[in-house]
Amino acid sequence: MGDHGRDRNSSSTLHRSTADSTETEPVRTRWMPKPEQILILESIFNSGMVNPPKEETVRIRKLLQKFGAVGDANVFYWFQNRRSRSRRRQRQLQASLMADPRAARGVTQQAGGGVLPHEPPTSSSSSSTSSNNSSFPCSSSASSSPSSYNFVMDDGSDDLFSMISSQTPFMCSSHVPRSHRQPGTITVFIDGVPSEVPRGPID
Amino acid sequence: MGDHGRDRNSSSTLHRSTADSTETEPVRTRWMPKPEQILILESIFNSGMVNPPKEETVRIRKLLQKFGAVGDANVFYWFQNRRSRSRRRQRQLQASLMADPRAARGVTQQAGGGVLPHEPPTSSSSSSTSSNNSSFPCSSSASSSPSSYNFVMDDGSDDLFSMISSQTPFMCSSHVPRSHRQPGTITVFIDGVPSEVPRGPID
DNA sequence: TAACTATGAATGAAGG
DNA sequence: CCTTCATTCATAGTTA
Repeated sequence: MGDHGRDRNSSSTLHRSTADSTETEPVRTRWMPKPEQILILESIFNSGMVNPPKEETVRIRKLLQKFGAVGDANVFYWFQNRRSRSRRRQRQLQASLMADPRAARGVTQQAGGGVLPHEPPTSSSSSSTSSNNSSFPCSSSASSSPSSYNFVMDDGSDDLFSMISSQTPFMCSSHVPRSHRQPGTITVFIDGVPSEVPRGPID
Repeated sequence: MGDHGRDRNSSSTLHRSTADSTETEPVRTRWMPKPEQILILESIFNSGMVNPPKEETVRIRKLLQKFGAVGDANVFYWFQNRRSRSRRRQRQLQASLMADPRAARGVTQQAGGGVLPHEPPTSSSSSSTSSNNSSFPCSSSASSSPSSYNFVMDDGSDDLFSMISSQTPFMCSSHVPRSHRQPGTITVFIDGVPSEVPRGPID
C-alpha cells in the first residue's frame, strides 16, 4: 500500500518514534482508524454485513473518509481481519473449552498469535456446515427489507451516520481501543447522531 | 483447478515450538519462501514469464529446491498470486490516479481513490486477453555481465546467504538486475552454474 | 528500558 | 481469472 496514513493534518496519533527530519524512507505509517471510523465499521460489521462487496467497500470508504484519510484497501483489510480474527477467537475458545474445561484460559499458543483474551459477541451465526458463504443477502433488488444498511450518502453528502442510528442500538461495545474504554468518554453528536469519542487529545 | 499436481511439499520452515507431548496434528505449515527463492521467482516473473507452463514450473521448482523444500504447487500458486496481485495493484493505481490527479508532486500522496500496495514495474504482461501469456520482450541486450549472484551451497549444504550480499536490497520490490537475459531464455546463476529456464512451447 | 498485546498489512493456499 | 480463508509479518500503543 504505502499511503493510507497520509499525515497531512490528521494529527490524531501520528507521532513517529523518531520524528527526525532525515526522511530516508517513506516510513510507511499504517492506517490508524479513528474512533468514529471504528464505530462505523463495527456497526456495519455487526449489522450483518461481514463481507461487503466491492461496491459497498467503496461506499464505506467514502463514508469513513469524512473522518480521516482512508483507502479502499484499508476497509477491505479491516473486514478481512475482522472476520478472520472473530473466527479464530471462536475456534480457539472452543478448542480451549474442549481441551480442558477446567483450564479454559491460557491456551499455550505458539508464537506469533498469542493468546486470545476474550471473544467479542460476534454472534457467530455460522450455521450451515462449514462452507458458509457469508455475506448476507446482498442488496440487489431488496424491495422490502431496507433494514439492512441503507446509508444515504453521495460523493459530497455530509449526512453520514444516517445508518448506524437507524438500526441497531449500537452493538455491544465490541472492542474499541482500550484508550476509548475509559469512563470519561464523551459522546458527540454528528448530524444529530451520537458517536462515542475519547476524551479528546490527551492533554 | 486440478490441473496442476498439488503435491504436498514436505516441510520448509517447520517451527514446532512446544509440541511433543500431545501430538496434535500435522500442523500444516505453509511454505515460507526464502529470500533467495523469492529473488529467483521475481527474476523469472520480471523477465516476462508471468505464467510458466507446467514443465517450466517443475524446472523452477527444482531450482528453488536448492534453497529449501518447495513443491510444484507452491510455485504454481506463487505465480498465480503474483499475477493477480499485480493486476489488482495496477487497477487500483490507475483508479487512484484518476480519482486524485493531484498525485503529481510527492510520492506520498493519495488517500482517496485506490489504496493498494506498491506495484513493481510489472510492465509487459499487458493485453494478451486471457490465453496468451509468457511473452518475452525479446529485445534484450543480452550482455553477459559478471556473475550477478553467486550462491554458495550444495544440495545438503546449509551455508548460503551469499547472494544478494552484493548490493541488492533484494525483495521489497523487484529490483532484479536484468543481466543474463537471453532471448527466450531465463538464466539464473547458482553457484556459478547457470540454470536456464527456456520458454516452453506453451500456447 | 524491554516485553506484550492489538491490529493493519502481506501473502500462501484454495474455492469457484 | 477472481474471491475468500488462513497464517504470518510489522508496528502503534500499552504495560511491567
